[in-house]
Amino acid sequence: MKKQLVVNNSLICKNRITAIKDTMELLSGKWKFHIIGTLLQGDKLRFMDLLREVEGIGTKMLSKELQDLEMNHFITRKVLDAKPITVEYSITEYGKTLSPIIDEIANFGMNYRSSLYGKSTTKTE
Amino acid sequence: MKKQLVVNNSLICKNRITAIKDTMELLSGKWKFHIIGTLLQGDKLRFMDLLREVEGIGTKMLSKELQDLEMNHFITRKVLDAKPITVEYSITEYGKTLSPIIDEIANFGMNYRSSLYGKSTTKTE
DNA sequence: GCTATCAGTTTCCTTTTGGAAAGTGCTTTC
DNA sequence: GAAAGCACTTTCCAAAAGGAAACTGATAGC
Repeated sequence: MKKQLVVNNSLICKNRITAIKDTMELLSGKWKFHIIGTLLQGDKLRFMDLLREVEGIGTKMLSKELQDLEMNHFITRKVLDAKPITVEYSITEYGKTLSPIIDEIANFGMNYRSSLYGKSTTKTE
Repeated sequence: MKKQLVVNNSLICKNRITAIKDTMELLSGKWKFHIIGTLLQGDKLRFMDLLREVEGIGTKMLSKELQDLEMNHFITRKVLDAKPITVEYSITEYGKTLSPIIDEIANFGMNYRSSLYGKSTTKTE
């Protein structure tokens, strides 16, 4: 009477699980989705813009996360030859392939909110 | 000459960013997507099944993460009155609303893999 | 009685994450 | 020449995340 579960032995499943693991390794941490979400909306943002937009983040984290995202080719960093030094960050074409994920995460979060606060879809706070 | 960026001041944007933050707070950590992905495929899994399927996780983490996911109503825990104690974990209907996110994460991860290894979509290893 | 299995919990430890604050280097403005 | 702004980096520190191994407690099989 040995009940043997053969749950995830098919290749498709293993692939899926591995794929999830891979993606999450690239996008782990408290801020990455947050930053990418902001950059997907804001086209070109400067360091100080991001510091203001990504609520709660500090310079160290922002700098570190931006480097990380640049290394993985999700964003680009462009130094402008301007009066006070100016750096523009923007999403790459490749980075834009993350938008389906971000969209679904945002969708879920919005439904979550409205289910908490009694279905009302009011936008007035 | 004060250039004032009005990037993310619209309410829709703020909502999106908040939604992303909310979702990620529920699903942060190294293992949650992994576990949910596995449970979405495997219907009913026991503790030891999950320990085997979620490669690399230990008992402490698995136990902690399962409690966490149960608290947020993504999964259910059912103790069966069996010979050696048996506990069944499964995704709730609510938990299934995460599958669009998981699907997109898995999609991205699979494209990522195939772009790394020269476009071949072979499934043989 | 001894061992094995399931489902954890507990302890101890290391690593990672994250934040606050100060400092750097350059330039513009007063 | 002093102060301010941008884009960081560095230092120092606290908290959280995560892992290995041992332990608990129940029952079933030998």
